[in-house]
Amino acid sequence: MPSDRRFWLFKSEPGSFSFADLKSRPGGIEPWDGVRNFQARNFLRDQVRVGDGVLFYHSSIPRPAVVGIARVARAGYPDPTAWDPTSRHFDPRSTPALPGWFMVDVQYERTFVHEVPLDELKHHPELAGMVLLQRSRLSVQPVTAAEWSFILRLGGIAPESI
DNA sequence: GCCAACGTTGGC
DNA sequence: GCCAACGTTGGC
Repeated sequence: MPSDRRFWLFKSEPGSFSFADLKSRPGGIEPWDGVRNFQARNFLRDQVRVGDGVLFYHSSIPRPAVVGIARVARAGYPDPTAWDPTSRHFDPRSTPALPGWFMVDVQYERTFVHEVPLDELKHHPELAGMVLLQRSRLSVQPVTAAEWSFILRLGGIAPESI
C-alpha cells in the first residue's frame, strides 16, 4: 500500500444507491456523480486520488452504518450531469468549458463481516474526532489512517490485508 | 414525520 | 459583506 494513500468516507442512501448496487456494477465501478456541496466538491476535485480508500456509509435508514470499503478507480473529473438539463443535478452555472462540479469513480473492494453502525462509532473514543460525528451532513469527508484501520477491524477486516 | 443543524441564496 | 430566509440532510 502506498504510504501517501488517503482515506475517505462516502455516504449514500441505500434506497437510491446501495453498497450491494456497487458490488453488482460491471467491474464493481460506479461514477460518483451528483455531489452538489462545495466542500465535498473541493475534496473530489483536489484531494481524492486513484487508489485511495473509501468507507461506504449507508445514511437515512433506521440503522445508519459503514458497510464495507471501496477504492477510488478514477480521480476527479468534471461531472457532466451538471450540464444535462434532464438531470436532477442540473446546474446551469456549470459548463463543459468551465465545469463547476466534479466527481470520481469508485470501485467495490470488500464487504464488512459486520456492519459498523453509527451508534457504535460514537462509542469509541478513538473515533471521537471523526468528521462524521462533527459535521454529519458532509457527503464526502476525510478519514484519518488511524480511523480507517480502527473501523476496518470493527468491521471484521484486517487492515493489513487491504 | 419531525426537527435540529447547517449550507446556500439573495436582498440590502 | 452581513444576515435572514430558505432548502436540504439525516438521525431519531
